[in-house]
Amino acid sequence: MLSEEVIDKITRRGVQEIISHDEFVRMLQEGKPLRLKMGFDPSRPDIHLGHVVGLRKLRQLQQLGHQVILVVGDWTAQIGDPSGQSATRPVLTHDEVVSNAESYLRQFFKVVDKDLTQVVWQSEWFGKFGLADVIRLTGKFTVAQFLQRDDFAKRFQEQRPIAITELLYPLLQAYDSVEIRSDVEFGGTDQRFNLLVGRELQQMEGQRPQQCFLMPILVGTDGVQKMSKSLDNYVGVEEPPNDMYGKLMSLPDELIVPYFEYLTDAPSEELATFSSDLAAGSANPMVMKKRLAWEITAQFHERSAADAAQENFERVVQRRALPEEIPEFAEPSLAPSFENETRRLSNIIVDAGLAPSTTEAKRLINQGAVQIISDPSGDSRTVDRDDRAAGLGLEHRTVIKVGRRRFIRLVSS
RNA sequence: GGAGGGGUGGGUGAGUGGUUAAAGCCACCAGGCUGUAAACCUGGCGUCCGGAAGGGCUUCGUAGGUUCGAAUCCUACCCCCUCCA
Repeated sequence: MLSEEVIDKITRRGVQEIISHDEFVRMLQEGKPLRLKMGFDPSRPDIHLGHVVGLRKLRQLQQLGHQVILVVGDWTAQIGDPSGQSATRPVLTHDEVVSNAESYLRQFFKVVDKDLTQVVWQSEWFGKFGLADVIRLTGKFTVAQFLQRDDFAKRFQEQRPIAITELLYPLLQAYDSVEIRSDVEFGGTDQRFNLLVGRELQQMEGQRPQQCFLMPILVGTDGVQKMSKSLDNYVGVEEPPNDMYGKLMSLPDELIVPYFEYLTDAPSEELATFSSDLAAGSANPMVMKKRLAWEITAQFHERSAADAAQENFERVVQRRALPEEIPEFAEPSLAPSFENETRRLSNIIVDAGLAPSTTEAKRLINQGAVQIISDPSGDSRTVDRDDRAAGLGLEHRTVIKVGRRRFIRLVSS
């Protein structure tokens, strides 16, 4: 018998809705290992913190002995998006699916326990699906049922196109649940309809209907829109520690508590304290955010790497000092044999990857964003003109700093 | 099948022969303030040459054409949308 506390943690925190909550709790109390279904669209192989909210849920349930079944949507991915409305759903070749799946799994298992996960491919069953099977499957549902789904209803009303194949997606996804005998399916709130179809289909097939676990949408680092790669407001699970830590430090204050809630194991009582302290102004949000950034970074990297990221942040961002490690760039004009007179600082900045074009590099120089730091002395000065290397006194081991945190160390060969 | 409307820079959206590398807004970048938060202030935001002043080149769905000069006019083509059937 699980304690109230455990149940509560699993069913409340980082959860939008469970259909149905009570049934789910009963299942948990039965003590038998549950089959937890998670689908994966191989056209989107990158996992960011927005996905991690749900993955952590899977992990928590694994710790209670339950089994994750990851369904690779290779079949649906190869159909693509028939409505053509979403550029995010291109038709994939088999090779692309395989390589995306590989990269997805690598990231997936950063959070989810590999030993308690079974990976299955849709093609295992849809590969031998025939027209008769399709008709049998579609015959179980009516258009009216599908019009319950918000976006279908809306488009129907507005007389915008709804492709027949679009109606098939929920059916295929539902059939997955039957095939793997899912007990609980996980998905974002936008998956609600699809998960419910799975429930119905299972019932028709004489199975115990799955519970639907709907995850909340995580707001991205911009504090406004949902986290997504295309909006560039995301933190990817494979990002280097410094980037991860840095991005988290740029979060708006309002997200500190939600991120603690969804993405860390900080106890609920502590969350309450955080909220009240922030509201009362008795805690420094920056200090709190540092802890958040550290804890999340430490989940995906070694603790020592999180420590290092924090030190790097304090050194580079807060004290505006040089980082410990500065990438080197072999600058040809520093070599004795160099003859091309026209090479200027802006060219170096571009070639070293600190700016995308020389025009941009010049802009940065003109705006006082570029500094050169002599090596042994550490003396720094702001560059005010796009001069040649010699004119600026650039030499072996000189550091060029662009903006707040882009650095390169010049070397002569 | 018929009628009409439209495709402009990352997004939105002005511009209907020269003063338009193309308004405004958003996003973004740099600087200031600061806690790499918010808010606010300043500058910038195609690209290449030039220390700069300045000067090239390329850009408004695609390809041609008219003109001293076109995002703006003409022709063809591609794509999107609305209404009728």
